[in-house]
Amino acid sequence: MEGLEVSKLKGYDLAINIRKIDNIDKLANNPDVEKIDIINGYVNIRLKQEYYKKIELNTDREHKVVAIEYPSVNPNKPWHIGHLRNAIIGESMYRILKLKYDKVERIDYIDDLGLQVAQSYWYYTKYGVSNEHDKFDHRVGIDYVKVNQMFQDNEHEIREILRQMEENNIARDFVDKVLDAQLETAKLYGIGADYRIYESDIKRDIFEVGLNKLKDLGYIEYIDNGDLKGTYVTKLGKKVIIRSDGTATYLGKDITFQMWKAGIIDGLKFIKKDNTWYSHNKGEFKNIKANIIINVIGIEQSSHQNEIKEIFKQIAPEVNYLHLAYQRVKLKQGHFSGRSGNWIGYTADDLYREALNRTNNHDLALASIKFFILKHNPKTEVIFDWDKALSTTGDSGVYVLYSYVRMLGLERNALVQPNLESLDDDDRELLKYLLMYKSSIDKAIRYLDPSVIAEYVLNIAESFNSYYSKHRISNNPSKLWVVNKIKILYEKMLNCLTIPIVSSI
RNA sequence: GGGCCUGUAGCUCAGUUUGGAUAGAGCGACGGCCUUCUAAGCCGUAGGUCGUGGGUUCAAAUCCCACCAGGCCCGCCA
Repeated sequence: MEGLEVSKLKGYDLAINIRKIDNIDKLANNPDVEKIDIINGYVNIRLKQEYYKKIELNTDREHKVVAIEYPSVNPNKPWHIGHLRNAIIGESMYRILKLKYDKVERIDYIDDLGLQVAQSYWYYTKYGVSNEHDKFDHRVGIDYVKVNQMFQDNEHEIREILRQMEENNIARDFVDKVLDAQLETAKLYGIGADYRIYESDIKRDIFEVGLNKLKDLGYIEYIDNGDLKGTYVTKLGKKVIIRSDGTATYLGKDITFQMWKAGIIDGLKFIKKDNTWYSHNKGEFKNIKANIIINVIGIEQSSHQNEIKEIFKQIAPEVNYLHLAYQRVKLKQGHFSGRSGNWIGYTADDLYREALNRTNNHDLALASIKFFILKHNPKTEVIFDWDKALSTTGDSGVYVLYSYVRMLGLERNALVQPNLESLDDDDRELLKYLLMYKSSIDKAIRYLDPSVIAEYVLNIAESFNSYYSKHRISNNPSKLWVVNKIKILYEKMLNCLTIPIVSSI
Protein backbone atom coordinates (compact mmCIF):
# COMPACT_ATOMS: atom_id res chain seq x y z
CA MET A 1 0.00 0.00 0.00
CA GLU A 2 2.97 2.30 -0.59
CA GLY A 3 2.60 5.54 -2.49
CA LEU A 4 -1.11 5.90 -1.95
CA GLU A 5 -2.86 8.76 -0.22
CA VAL A 6 -5.87 8.58 2.05
CA SER A 7 -9.14 8.83 0.16
CA LYS A 8 -11.22 11.95 0.65
CA LEU A 9 -14.39 10.02 -0.07
CA LYS A 10 -16.45 8.32 2.55
CA GLY A 11 -16.60 4.57 2.09
CA TYR A 12 -13.11 4.42 0.63
CA ASP A 13 -9.82 4.20 2.47
CA LEU A 14 -7.02 4.96 0.03
CA ALA A 15 -6.77 6.73 -3.30
CA ILE A 16 -4.37 7.60 -6.06
CA ASN A 17 -4.54 10.01 -8.97
CA ILE A 18 -5.31 8.00 -12.07
CA ARG A 19 -2.46 9.68 -13.96
CA LYS A 20 0.02 8.38 -11.38
CA ILE A 21 -0.76 4.72 -11.70
CA ASP A 22 0.11 2.51 -14.63
CA ASN A 23 -1.44 -0.80 -13.58
CA ILE A 24 -4.93 -0.50 -12.13
CA ASP A 25 -5.59 -4.21 -12.49
CA LYS A 26 -2.68 -5.04 -10.25
CA LEU A 27 -4.14 -2.73 -7.60
CA ALA A 28 -7.59 -4.20 -7.98
CA ASN A 29 -6.20 -7.70 -7.55
CA ASN A 30 -4.22 -6.87 -4.42
CA PRO A 31 -5.39 -9.29 -1.71
CA ASP A 32 -5.99 -6.42 0.75
CA VAL A 33 -8.30 -4.57 -1.64
CA GLU A 34 -12.04 -5.14 -1.44
CA LYS A 35 -12.95 -2.94 -4.40
CA ILE A 36 -11.84 0.04 -6.42
CA ASP A 37 -13.87 2.78 -8.09
CA ILE A 38 -12.69 5.58 -10.32
CA ILE A 39 -14.25 8.87 -9.22
CA ASN A 40 -13.22 12.41 -10.26
CA GLY A 41 -9.96 11.20 -11.74
CA TYR A 42 -8.97 9.25 -8.66
CA VAL A 43 -8.78 5.54 -8.14
CA ASN A 44 -10.54 5.09 -4.81
CA ILE A 45 -9.80 1.95 -2.88
CA ARG A 46 -11.83 0.20 -0.25
CA LEU A 47 -9.72 -2.14 1.88
CA LYS A 48 -10.85 -5.46 3.28
CA GLN A 49 -11.50 -5.21 6.98
CA GLU A 50 -8.87 -7.89 7.68
CA TYR A 51 -6.29 -5.34 6.57
CA TYR A 52 -7.09 -3.23 9.61
CA LYS A 53 -6.60 -6.21 11.90
CA LYS A 54 -2.99 -6.58 10.88
CA ILE A 55 -2.11 -2.89 10.55
CA GLU A 56 0.73 -1.76 12.81
CA LEU A 57 2.03 1.64 13.78
CA ASN A 58 5.55 1.41 12.41
CA THR A 59 7.95 3.85 10.83
CA ASP A 60 10.99 3.17 8.66
CA ARG A 61 13.82 3.23 11.13
CA GLU A 62 17.28 4.54 10.34
CA HIS A 63 20.46 3.58 12.14
CA LYS A 64 21.69 7.08 12.72
CA VAL A 65 22.61 9.23 15.68
CA VAL A 66 20.85 12.57 16.02
CA ALA A 67 21.96 15.43 18.28
CA ILE A 68 19.26 18.01 18.93
CA GLU A 69 20.14 21.16 20.84
CA TYR A 70 17.65 23.20 22.88
CA PRO A 71 16.81 25.41 24.70
CA SER A 72 20.27 26.79 25.68
CA VAL A 73 18.91 29.69 27.70
CA ASN A 74 21.44 32.17 29.09
CA PRO A 75 21.83 31.37 32.80
CA ASN A 76 21.03 34.82 34.12
CA LYS A 77 17.24 35.05 33.89
CA PRO A 78 14.10 32.97 34.14
CA TRP A 79 12.64 31.33 31.04
CA HIS A 80 10.17 33.59 29.29
CA ILE A 81 7.54 32.45 26.82
CA GLY A 82 10.00 32.62 23.92
CA HIS A 83 12.42 30.28 25.67
CA LEU A 84 9.50 28.01 26.43
CA ARG A 85 8.57 27.87 22.75
CA ASN A 86 12.10 26.77 21.95
CA ALA A 87 12.06 24.14 24.71
CA ILE A 88 8.68 22.68 23.82
CA ILE A 89 9.39 22.56 20.08
CA GLY A 90 12.73 20.91 20.88
CA GLU A 91 11.32 18.34 23.28
CA SER A 92 8.48 17.49 20.92
CA MET A 93 10.86 17.14 17.98
CA TYR A 94 13.02 14.87 20.12
CA ARG A 95 10.09 12.54 20.82
CA ILE A 96 9.16 12.47 17.13
CA LEU A 97 12.74 11.78 16.03
CA LYS A 98 12.95 8.85 18.42
CA LEU A 99 10.28 7.09 16.36
CA LYS A 100 12.68 7.03 13.42
CA TYR A 101 16.28 7.13 14.61
CA ASP A 102 18.18 4.68 16.80
CA LYS A 103 19.71 7.26 19.05
CA VAL A 104 18.61 10.83 19.70
CA GLU A 105 20.60 12.93 22.18
CA ARG A 106 19.25 16.13 23.67
CA ILE A 107 21.88 18.78 24.29
CA ASP A 108 21.48 21.88 26.40
CA TYR A 109 24.25 24.44 26.05
CA ILE A 110 25.06 26.57 29.09
CA ASP A 111 26.70 29.84 28.10
CA ASP A 112 28.43 30.54 31.39
CA LEU A 113 31.07 32.80 29.80
CA GLY A 114 28.91 35.36 28.06
CA LEU A 115 28.73 39.07 28.65
CA GLN A 116 25.20 38.70 29.98
CA VAL A 117 26.33 36.40 32.77
CA ALA A 118 29.31 38.65 33.45
CA GLN A 119 26.95 41.58 33.97
CA SER A 120 24.70 39.63 36.27
CA TYR A 121 27.61 38.17 38.19
CA TRP A 122 29.21 41.59 38.59
CA TYR A 123 25.99 42.94 40.06
CA TYR A 124 25.60 39.88 42.29
CA THR A 125 29.07 40.17 43.82
CA LYS A 126 28.61 43.89 44.34
CA TYR A 127 25.02 44.27 45.49
CA GLY A 128 23.79 40.78 46.30
CA VAL A 129 20.49 39.69 44.88
CA SER A 130 17.04 41.20 44.74
CA ASN A 131 14.35 39.80 47.00
CA GLU A 132 11.51 40.68 44.65
CA HIS A 133 10.82 37.02 43.88
CA ASP A 134 11.17 33.64 45.57
CA LYS A 135 12.99 31.94 42.68
CA PHE A 136 16.68 32.69 42.14
CA ASP A 137 16.47 32.91 38.32
CA HIS A 138 13.71 35.53 38.60
CA ARG A 139 15.70 37.51 41.16
CA VAL A 140 18.80 37.56 38.97
CA GLY A 141 16.69 38.39 35.94
CA ILE A 142 15.14 41.37 37.68
CA ASP A 143 18.62 42.56 38.68
CA TYR A 144 19.81 42.15 35.09
CA VAL A 145 17.40 44.85 34.06
CA LYS A 146 19.06 47.13 36.62
CA VAL A 147 22.59 46.20 35.49
CA ASN A 148 21.80 47.30 32.01
CA GLN A 149 21.17 50.80 33.14
CA MET A 150 24.51 50.76 34.96
CA PHE A 151 26.50 49.05 32.20
CA GLN A 152 28.00 52.07 30.49
CA ASP A 153 29.45 53.52 33.68
CA ASN A 154 30.87 50.18 34.78
CA GLU A 155 31.81 48.54 31.52
CA HIS A 156 35.50 48.40 32.37
CA GLU A 157 34.87 46.51 35.62
CA ILE A 158 32.41 44.15 33.97
CA ARG A 159 34.82 43.34 31.13
CA GLU A 160 37.43 42.55 33.78
CA ILE A 161 34.95 40.15 35.44
CA LEU A 162 34.38 38.50 32.08
CA ARG A 163 38.13 38.10 31.62
CA GLN A 164 38.44 36.48 35.05
CA MET A 165 35.52 34.22 34.27
CA GLU A 166 37.25 33.04 31.14
CA GLU A 167 40.50 32.55 33.02
CA ASN A 168 39.38 31.07 36.33
CA ASN A 169 35.75 30.16 35.84
CA ILE A 170 34.83 32.25 38.88
CA ALA A 171 31.11 32.47 38.09
CA ARG A 172 30.38 28.75 37.83
CA ASP A 173 28.69 28.46 41.26
CA PHE A 174 26.55 31.49 40.53
CA VAL A 175 25.59 30.09 37.14
CA ASP A 176 24.70 26.76 38.69
CA LYS A 177 22.41 28.45 41.17
CA VAL A 178 20.54 30.17 38.37
CA LEU A 179 20.53 26.98 36.33
CA ASP A 180 19.04 24.99 39.20
CA ALA A 181 16.17 27.47 39.36
CA GLN A 182 15.67 27.37 35.58
CA LEU A 183 15.63 23.59 35.70
CA GLU A 184 12.70 23.66 38.12
CA THR A 185 10.78 25.28 35.27
CA ALA A 186 12.14 22.71 32.81
CA LYS A 187 11.04 19.89 35.09
CA LEU A 188 7.60 21.40 35.51
CA TYR A 189 7.16 21.38 31.72
CA GLY A 190 8.77 17.98 31.25
CA ILE A 191 11.74 19.33 29.29
CA GLY A 192 14.79 17.10 29.64
CA ALA A 193 18.37 16.88 28.44
CA ASP A 194 20.82 14.05 27.96
CA TYR A 195 23.81 16.40 27.98
CA ARG A 196 24.31 19.81 29.53
CA ILE A 197 27.49 21.37 28.27
CA TYR A 198 29.13 24.50 29.71
CA GLU A 199 30.90 26.90 27.48
CA SER A 200 33.72 27.12 30.03
CA ASP A 201 34.36 23.40 29.59
CA ILE A 202 34.31 23.73 25.83
CA LYS A 203 36.83 26.54 26.06
CA ARG A 204 39.13 24.61 28.38
CA ASP A 205 38.96 21.17 26.76
CA ILE A 206 38.27 21.35 23.05
CA PHE A 207 38.56 24.89 21.79
CA GLU A 208 42.26 24.82 20.87
CA VAL A 209 41.88 21.40 19.31
CA GLY A 210 38.98 22.60 17.22
CA LEU A 211 40.71 25.73 15.96
CA ASN A 212 43.88 23.82 15.14
CA LYS A 213 41.80 21.36 13.20
CA LEU A 214 40.22 24.20 11.23
CA LYS A 215 43.65 25.73 10.58
CA ASP A 216 45.08 22.37 9.52
CA LEU A 217 42.20 21.76 7.17
CA GLY A 218 42.67 25.23 5.76
CA TYR A 219 39.18 26.54 6.43
CA ILE A 220 40.28 29.59 8.35
CA GLU A 221 42.98 32.06 7.50
CA TYR A 222 45.06 34.65 9.30
CA ILE A 223 44.61 38.27 8.25
CA ASP A 224 47.79 40.38 8.42
CA ASN A 225 46.55 43.73 7.22
CA GLY A 226 43.53 45.98 6.98
CA ASP A 227 40.63 46.36 9.40
CA LEU A 228 40.76 42.73 10.41
CA LYS A 229 44.49 42.66 11.04
CA GLY A 230 45.49 40.02 13.56
CA THR A 231 42.30 37.97 13.36
CA TYR A 232 41.49 34.54 12.01
CA VAL A 233 38.51 34.50 9.67
CA THR A 234 36.54 31.88 7.76
CA LYS A 235 37.73 31.54 4.19
CA LEU A 236 34.24 31.55 2.80
CA GLY A 237 32.37 34.38 4.51
CA LYS A 238 35.37 36.20 6.02
CA LYS A 239 33.77 36.02 9.45
CA VAL A 240 36.03 36.56 12.41
CA ILE A 241 36.59 33.43 14.48
CA ILE A 242 39.52 34.55 16.62
CA ARG A 243 39.82 38.21 17.53
CA SER A 244 43.08 40.06 17.32
CA ASP A 245 43.40 39.78 21.12
CA GLY A 246 43.34 36.00 20.80
CA THR A 247 39.84 35.47 22.25
CA ALA A 248 37.15 33.59 20.37
CA THR A 249 34.00 35.03 18.87
CA TYR A 250 30.58 33.43 19.27
CA LEU A 251 30.96 31.86 15.83
CA GLY A 252 34.35 30.42 16.74
CA LYS A 253 33.06 28.85 19.93
CA ASP A 254 29.94 27.60 18.22
CA ILE A 255 31.78 25.89 15.36
CA THR A 256 34.03 24.11 17.84
CA PHE A 257 31.02 22.84 19.74
CA GLN A 258 29.27 21.65 16.60
CA MET A 259 32.44 19.84 15.57
CA TRP A 260 32.42 18.03 18.89
CA LYS A 261 28.81 16.93 18.36
CA ALA A 262 29.80 15.35 15.07
CA GLY A 263 32.81 13.62 16.63
CA ILE A 264 35.30 15.59 14.52
CA ILE A 265 37.06 16.62 17.71
CA ASP A 266 37.10 15.04 21.13
CA GLY A 267 37.97 15.85 24.72
CA LEU A 268 34.92 16.82 26.76
CA LYS A 269 34.46 15.06 30.11
CA PHE A 270 31.20 14.46 31.93
CA ILE A 271 29.68 13.45 35.23
CA LYS A 272 26.17 12.06 35.52
CA LYS A 273 23.55 13.74 37.66
CA ASP A 274 19.81 12.96 37.59
CA ASN A 275 20.12 11.02 34.34
CA THR A 276 21.87 13.88 32.55
CA TRP A 277 25.54 14.09 31.63
CA TYR A 278 27.00 17.43 32.76
CA SER A 279 30.30 18.58 31.30
CA HIS A 280 32.90 18.74 34.09
CA ASN A 281 36.68 18.92 34.43
CA LYS A 282 36.82 15.76 36.52
CA GLY A 283 34.56 13.40 34.62
CA GLU A 284 34.82 10.66 32.06
CA PHE A 285 35.31 11.21 28.36
CA LYS A 286 32.18 10.89 26.30
CA ASN A 287 31.15 11.73 22.78
CA ILE A 288 28.08 11.56 20.58
CA LYS A 289 29.33 11.27 16.97
CA ALA A 290 26.10 12.57 15.53
CA ASN A 291 25.21 11.93 11.88
CA ILE A 292 22.49 14.54 12.06
CA ILE A 293 22.82 17.77 14.03
CA ILE A 294 19.69 19.80 14.69
CA ASN A 295 19.79 23.14 16.45
CA VAL A 296 16.59 24.70 17.71
CA ILE A 297 17.53 28.36 17.41
CA GLY A 298 15.65 31.57 16.60
CA ILE A 299 15.16 32.39 12.95
CA GLU A 300 17.04 35.65 13.42
CA GLN A 301 20.21 33.57 13.62
CA SER A 302 19.67 32.05 10.20
CA SER A 303 22.69 33.61 8.53
CA HIS A 304 24.90 32.58 11.42
CA GLN A 305 23.58 29.04 11.15
CA ASN A 306 24.08 29.05 7.40
CA GLU A 307 27.67 30.05 7.93
CA ILE A 308 28.22 26.96 10.08
CA LYS A 309 26.28 24.81 7.66
CA GLU A 310 28.61 25.89 4.84
CA ILE A 311 31.68 25.11 6.93
CA PHE A 312 30.23 21.69 7.74
CA LYS A 313 29.63 20.97 4.08
CA GLN A 314 33.36 21.29 3.66
CA ILE A 315 34.81 19.67 6.74
CA ALA A 316 32.17 16.96 7.21
CA PRO A 317 29.95 16.57 4.16
CA GLU A 318 28.56 13.32 5.55
CA VAL A 319 27.02 15.16 8.50
CA ASN A 320 23.57 16.61 8.02
CA TYR A 321 23.59 19.99 9.75
CA LEU A 322 20.10 21.43 10.22
CA HIS A 323 18.68 24.59 11.74
CA LEU A 324 15.19 24.27 13.20
CA ALA A 325 14.42 27.96 12.91
CA TYR A 326 11.53 29.27 14.94
CA GLN A 327 10.07 32.74 14.95
CA ARG A 328 10.17 34.65 18.19
CA VAL A 329 7.15 35.03 20.44
CA LYS A 330 6.20 38.67 20.61
CA LEU A 331 4.15 40.78 22.93
CA LYS A 332 1.83 43.38 21.51
CA GLN A 333 4.41 45.93 22.65
CA GLY A 334 7.22 44.19 20.76
CA HIS A 335 9.90 41.56 21.21
CA PHE A 336 10.90 40.11 24.53
CA SER A 337 14.09 41.63 25.77
CA GLY A 338 15.99 40.44 28.82
CA ARG A 339 17.50 43.88 29.15
CA SER A 340 14.30 45.89 29.14
CA GLY A 341 12.52 43.56 31.54
CA ASN A 342 9.35 43.45 29.48
CA TRP A 343 9.31 39.70 30.11
CA ILE A 344 8.33 40.33 33.72
CA GLY A 345 4.88 38.82 34.12
CA TYR A 346 5.39 36.68 31.00
CA THR A 347 7.75 34.03 32.26
CA ALA A 348 7.15 30.32 31.76
CA ASP A 349 6.38 30.14 35.47
CA ASP A 350 3.79 32.93 35.19
CA LEU A 351 2.20 31.19 32.24
CA TYR A 352 1.82 27.97 34.17
CA ARG A 353 0.34 29.74 37.18
CA GLU A 354 -2.23 31.50 35.02
CA ALA A 355 -3.07 28.29 33.14
CA LEU A 356 -3.59 26.51 36.44
CA ASN A 357 -5.85 29.32 37.55
CA ARG A 358 -8.03 28.91 34.50
CA THR A 359 -8.22 25.13 34.34
CA ASN A 360 -7.84 24.10 37.98
CA ASN A 361 -5.90 21.11 36.78
CA HIS A 362 -2.13 20.57 36.40
CA ASP A 363 -2.37 18.39 33.30
CA LEU A 364 -4.89 20.61 31.55
CA ALA A 365 -2.72 23.62 32.32
CA LEU A 366 0.28 22.00 30.68
CA ALA A 367 -1.76 20.63 27.78
CA SER A 368 -3.24 24.00 26.92
CA ILE A 369 0.11 25.79 26.96
CA LYS A 370 1.93 23.09 25.03
CA PHE A 371 -0.75 22.64 22.42
CA PHE A 372 -0.98 26.37 21.87
CA ILE A 373 2.75 26.52 21.22
CA LEU A 374 2.93 23.38 19.08
CA LYS A 375 -0.08 23.99 16.86
CA HIS A 376 1.73 26.92 15.27
CA ASN A 377 4.26 26.21 12.57
CA PRO A 378 7.62 27.20 14.14
CA LYS A 379 8.07 29.85 11.46
CA THR A 380 4.85 31.58 12.40
CA GLU A 381 5.23 34.68 14.50
CA VAL A 382 3.14 34.29 17.62
CA ILE A 383 1.79 37.41 19.26
CA PHE A 384 1.13 36.33 22.77
CA ASP A 385 -2.38 36.70 24.10
CA TRP A 386 -3.52 35.14 27.36
CA ASP A 387 -6.98 34.22 26.14
CA LYS A 388 -5.73 32.58 22.97
CA ALA A 389 -2.85 30.80 24.65
CA LEU A 390 -4.98 29.40 27.43
CA SER A 391 -8.17 28.74 25.49
CA THR A 392 -10.13 25.74 26.69
CA THR A 393 -12.40 25.32 23.64
CA GLY A 394 -11.89 24.61 19.97
CA ASP A 395 -8.41 23.69 18.80
CA SER A 396 -6.93 23.70 22.26
CA GLY A 397 -4.98 21.37 24.51
CA VAL A 398 -8.04 21.00 26.68
CA TYR A 399 -10.07 19.79 23.70
CA VAL A 400 -7.33 17.35 22.81
CA LEU A 401 -7.20 15.88 26.32
CA TYR A 402 -10.97 15.93 26.71
CA SER A 403 -11.23 13.78 23.61
CA TYR A 404 -8.72 11.34 25.00
CA VAL A 405 -10.56 11.05 28.30
CA ARG A 406 -13.71 10.28 26.33
CA MET A 407 -11.92 7.42 24.62
CA LEU A 408 -10.92 6.06 28.00
CA GLY A 409 -14.46 6.46 29.28
CA LEU A 410 -15.74 4.26 26.48
CA GLU A 411 -13.34 1.50 27.43
CA ARG A 412 -14.25 1.84 31.08
CA ASN A 413 -17.96 1.62 30.35
CA ALA A 414 -17.71 -1.15 27.77
CA LEU A 415 -20.57 -3.62 27.97
CA VAL A 416 -18.99 -6.10 25.55
CA GLN A 417 -15.51 -7.20 24.51
CA PRO A 418 -13.95 -5.17 21.69
CA ASN A 419 -13.91 -7.28 18.55
CA LEU A 420 -13.82 -6.39 14.88
CA GLU A 421 -16.95 -7.94 13.41
CA SER A 422 -17.95 -5.48 10.71
CA LEU A 423 -16.93 -2.00 9.60
CA ASP A 424 -19.31 0.70 8.43
CA ASP A 425 -18.27 3.85 6.58
CA ASP A 426 -18.02 5.88 9.77
CA ASP A 427 -15.65 3.34 11.28
CA ARG A 428 -13.51 3.59 8.19
CA GLU A 429 -13.43 7.39 8.42
CA LEU A 430 -11.84 7.04 11.85
CA LEU A 431 -9.53 4.18 10.94
CA LYS A 432 -8.12 6.24 8.07
CA TYR A 433 -5.94 7.98 10.61
CA LEU A 434 -4.03 4.75 11.15
CA LEU A 435 -3.13 4.88 7.47
CA MET A 436 -1.67 8.36 7.88
CA TYR A 437 0.65 7.49 10.76
CA LYS A 438 3.85 6.90 8.85
CA SER A 439 3.49 9.82 6.48
CA SER A 440 2.67 12.19 9.36
CA ILE A 441 5.81 11.24 11.26
CA ASP A 442 7.89 11.45 8.10
CA LYS A 443 6.52 14.85 7.27
CA ALA A 444 7.13 16.23 10.77
CA ILE A 445 10.74 15.07 10.54
CA ARG A 446 11.30 16.22 6.97
CA TYR A 447 10.00 19.70 7.76
CA LEU A 448 11.34 19.73 11.35
CA ASP A 449 7.88 20.79 12.39
CA PRO A 450 5.90 19.34 15.31
CA SER A 451 2.82 21.31 14.24
CA VAL A 452 2.29 18.56 11.67
CA ILE A 453 1.61 16.22 14.59
CA ALA A 454 -0.50 18.78 16.44
CA GLU A 455 -2.68 19.11 13.35
CA TYR A 456 -2.88 15.33 13.06
CA VAL A 457 -3.98 14.96 16.67
CA LEU A 458 -6.57 17.68 16.23
CA ASN A 459 -8.03 15.99 13.16
CA ILE A 460 -8.24 12.67 14.98
CA ALA A 461 -9.96 14.35 17.92
CA GLU A 462 -12.49 16.08 15.66
CA SER A 463 -13.32 12.87 13.82
CA PHE A 464 -13.56 10.94 17.03
CA ASN A 465 -15.89 13.45 18.69
CA SER A 466 -18.12 13.42 15.69
CA TYR A 467 -18.15 9.62 15.73
CA TYR A 468 -18.82 9.65 19.45
CA SER A 469 -21.89 11.81 19.19
CA LYS A 470 -23.29 9.86 16.28
CA HIS A 471 -22.91 6.31 17.55
CA ARG A 472 -23.56 4.37 20.69
CA ILE A 473 -20.21 2.69 21.24
CA SER A 474 -20.05 0.93 24.60
CA ASN A 475 -22.32 -1.93 23.52
CA ASN A 476 -20.80 -2.40 20.06
CA PRO A 477 -17.82 -4.79 19.78
CA SER A 478 -16.61 -3.43 16.43
CA LYS A 479 -16.85 0.19 17.46
CA LEU A 480 -15.08 -0.51 20.72
CA TRP A 481 -12.36 -2.19 18.69
CA VAL A 482 -12.06 0.83 16.41
CA VAL A 483 -11.89 3.25 19.33
CA ASN A 484 -9.23 1.13 21.02
CA LYS A 485 -7.10 1.21 17.86
CA ILE A 486 -7.44 4.97 17.62
CA LYS A 487 -6.70 5.40 21.31
CA ILE A 488 -3.34 3.64 20.93
CA LEU A 489 -2.44 5.91 18.03
CA TYR A 490 -3.66 8.97 19.92
CA GLU A 491 -1.58 8.16 23.00
CA LYS A 492 1.50 7.84 20.87
CA MET A 493 0.87 11.21 19.27
CA LEU A 494 0.13 12.93 22.58
CA ASN A 495 3.48 11.66 23.77
CA CYS A 496 5.10 13.25 20.71
CA LEU A 497 3.52 16.53 21.70
CA THR A 498 4.76 16.06 25.28
CA ILE A 499 1.19 16.32 26.45
CA PRO A 500 0.52 14.30 29.61
CA ILE A 501 -1.79 11.32 29.38
CA VAL A 502 -4.49 11.48 32.00
CA SER A 503 -7.36 9.20 32.99
CA SER A 504 -9.88 11.91 33.85
CA ILE A 505 -10.30 15.66 33.77
C1' G B 1 22.85 46.99 -1.68
C1' G B 2 22.87 41.34 -0.55
C1' G B 3 20.33 37.23 1.94
C1' C B 4 16.25 34.74 4.66
C1' C B 5 11.03 34.36 6.46
C1' U B 6 5.87 35.77 6.00
C1' G B 7 1.21 37.44 3.06
C1' U B 8 -5.12 32.23 2.33
C1' A B 9 -12.53 33.84 5.51
C1' G B 10 -13.88 39.74 10.04
C1' C B 11 -9.64 37.66 13.48
C1' U B 12 -5.83 33.50 14.42
C1' C B 13 -3.92 29.86 11.41
C1' A B 14 -3.60 24.64 8.26
C1' G B 15 -2.75 23.41 3.19
C1' U B 16 2.83 25.42 -0.61
C1' U B 17 9.21 21.34 -0.40
C1' U B 18 6.23 16.00 -3.76
C1' G B 19 1.12 20.70 -8.88
C1' G B 20 -4.25 17.09 -9.25
C1' A B 21 -10.92 15.58 -6.07
C1' U B 22 -15.64 20.89 -4.27
C1' A B 23 -9.20 25.59 -0.77
C1' G B 24 -9.95 23.43 5.31
C1' A B 25 -10.05 24.31 10.93
C1' G B 26 -10.61 27.32 15.36
C1' C B 27 -12.35 32.04 17.36
C1' G B 28 -16.24 35.54 16.61
C1' A B 29 -21.76 35.84 14.41
C1' C B 30 -26.43 33.25 13.66
C1' G B 31 -29.74 28.64 14.27
C1' G B 32 -30.34 23.74 16.40
C1' C B 33 -28.89 19.22 19.92
C1' C B 34 -28.17 16.91 26.91
C1' U B 35 -34.17 11.10 30.46
C1' U B 36 -28.77 7.23 26.82
C1' C B 37 -20.97 5.99 26.95
C1' U B 38 -17.86 13.24 30.09
C1' A B 39 -22.22 19.28 26.27
C1' A B 40 -14.53 21.62 28.00
C1' G B 41 -18.86 18.31 23.15
C1' C B 42 -21.82 17.59 18.38
C1' C B 43 -24.76 19.27 13.90
C1' G B 44 -26.06 23.27 10.58
C1' U B 45 -25.91 28.60 8.22
C1' A B 46 -23.23 32.91 6.74
C1' G B 47 -18.24 34.37 5.44
C1' G B 48 -12.63 33.44 0.07
C1' U B 49 -9.86 38.51 -6.27
C1' C B 50 -5.38 32.23 -1.86
C1' G B 51 -0.79 40.08 -1.61
C1' U B 52 -0.60 42.04 -7.20
C1' G B 53 0.68 41.11 -12.35
C1' G B 54 2.71 37.89 -15.88
C1' G B 55 4.55 32.86 -17.35
C1' U B 56 4.81 27.26 -17.54
C1' U B 57 1.00 23.20 -17.65
C1' C B 58 -4.38 19.17 -19.67
C1' A B 59 -4.38 21.20 -14.44
C1' A B 60 -1.41 26.44 -10.07
C1' A B 61 -2.74 28.59 -3.18
C1' U B 62 1.30 25.04 -4.70
C1' C B 63 6.42 25.63 -9.84
C1' C B 64 9.13 30.12 -12.50
C1' C B 65 9.76 35.64 -13.13
C1' A B 66 8.69 40.66 -11.68
C1' C B 67 6.53 43.79 -8.26
C1' C B 68 3.95 45.38 -3.46
C1' A B 69 3.52 45.01 1.97
C1' G B 70 5.34 43.33 6.91
C1' G B 71 9.36 41.03 9.82
C1' C B 72 14.48 39.44 10.47
C1' C B 73 19.87 39.09 9.41
C1' C B 74 24.35 41.08 7.11
C1' G B 75 29.64 43.47 14.08
C1' C B 76 36.90 41.73 16.31
C1' C B 77 28.06 41.38 20.30
C1' A B 78 26.15 36.75 21.77
